[in-house]
Amino acid sequence: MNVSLQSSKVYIEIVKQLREMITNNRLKPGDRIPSERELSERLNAGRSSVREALRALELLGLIETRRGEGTFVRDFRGHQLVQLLSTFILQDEKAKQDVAETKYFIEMDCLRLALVRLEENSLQLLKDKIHHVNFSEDEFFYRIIELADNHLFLRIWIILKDYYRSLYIDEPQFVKADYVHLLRGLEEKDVDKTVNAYRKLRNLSILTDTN
Amino acid sequence: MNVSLQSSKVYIEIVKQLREMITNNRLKPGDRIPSERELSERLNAGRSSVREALRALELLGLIETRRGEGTFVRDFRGHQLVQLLSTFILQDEKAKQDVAETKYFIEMDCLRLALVRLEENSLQLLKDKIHHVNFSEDEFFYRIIELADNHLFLRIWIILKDYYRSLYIDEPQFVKADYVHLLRGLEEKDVDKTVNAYRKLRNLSILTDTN
DNA sequence: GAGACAAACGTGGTCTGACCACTGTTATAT
DNA sequence: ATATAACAGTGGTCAGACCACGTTTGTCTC
Repeated sequence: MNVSLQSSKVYIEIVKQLREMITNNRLKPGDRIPSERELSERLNAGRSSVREALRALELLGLIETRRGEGTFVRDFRGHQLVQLLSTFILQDEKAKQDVAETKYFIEMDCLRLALVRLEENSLQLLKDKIHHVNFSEDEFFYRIIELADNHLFLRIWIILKDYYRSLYIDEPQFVKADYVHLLRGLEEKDVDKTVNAYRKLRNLSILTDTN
Repeated sequence: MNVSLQSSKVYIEIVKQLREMITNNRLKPGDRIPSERELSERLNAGRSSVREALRALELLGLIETRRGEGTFVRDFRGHQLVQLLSTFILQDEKAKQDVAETKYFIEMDCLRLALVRLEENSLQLLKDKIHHVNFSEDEFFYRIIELADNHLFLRIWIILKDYYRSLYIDEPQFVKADYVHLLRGLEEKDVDKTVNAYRKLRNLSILTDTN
């Protein structure tokens, strides 16, 4: 912390240290964080710097402070994500378009990722899905995004999906053949085939890749 | 501020005051905020409290501070998302990886979009950028994302960029040749060339597309 | 007068020490 | 055993002191 090479600000370093501390010690919401004075000593920093870091995290809602008691990790599983996004999404027509576009691209990204990280049995599961009577497009892609194994993409996608559904009420028709092609592409680990199948499936023309 | 009736914390009050100050004075991104010492006087608060507020806003990405110069309002489009993302960022190492990966993919998506929506003069602007002495990777890609003309991507990217910067302190080295290739790909509207140039630029191996 | 250099000033960055208010624990008196 | 008082620990806040850095100003030189 006190090291000279340190170009970054101290409070930023402390934020990082705290993050590590929370993960390494498996601290869960409700658990207590060392006191400001103790952190100050342990991290070789002034208490004011520690406080700057803590206040920032507090404003972010990551920790909670109770005078006389201490500082605690907060329960941040609150899924009020959609609400917040909604504040700026429902603007103009262009925004709706962006939602769809972004969703498509992320799905495509995840297909590419899934292509690399795919395993045998998971493919079978997808096959079962499309042959099932109660096929759900969202469930299908949810599984794809999961296979991509990128939590951030998953979160973003879920939000986008909800908006997408609220913006475009018309249920997309299920063309089984398109999905079959998609799965075949995945099975053969053929990027082009997979991506093209996806485009066909979504009726995408502008987002052409095959120049 | 110092009044007893004030149950809320001082730094929270300062945050509110600052928000009012920014809106009332119509402060725009790039505009300067009074110095810490002046705020301390004007708001009847200690400088440390003022700093706690400022640091918190800084971590949120709402303001920017430059030592020796001052504190400035920042472009805070979509800052609400920061809060959300941050909640889960602090979890595991995998999350960091996801941030990087997501950022890369979105940049690649926007390259694909820019490829379609590109115009003459904007390409020239990019060329100027990479030949400029003060080249900034972030600025370059910001422009790319803008060209993609998808506001949602832009918002997400800005947040990811900030986190990326805070997670990976090591500045990426600027290999001009890679950027030249990238621009050439854009110029020729060649998707594969562009994408491959980007991969080279980022040293991406896992995200292989060219099966 | 124009330009180069140096000093002064203003700014954020950090630390220390001092209080205060509040909470929980411990020791004490009843 | 219970109620009360003292204590220790914690966050909340402030004031003052440096430092590092950038800008401005002023002076000197040519």
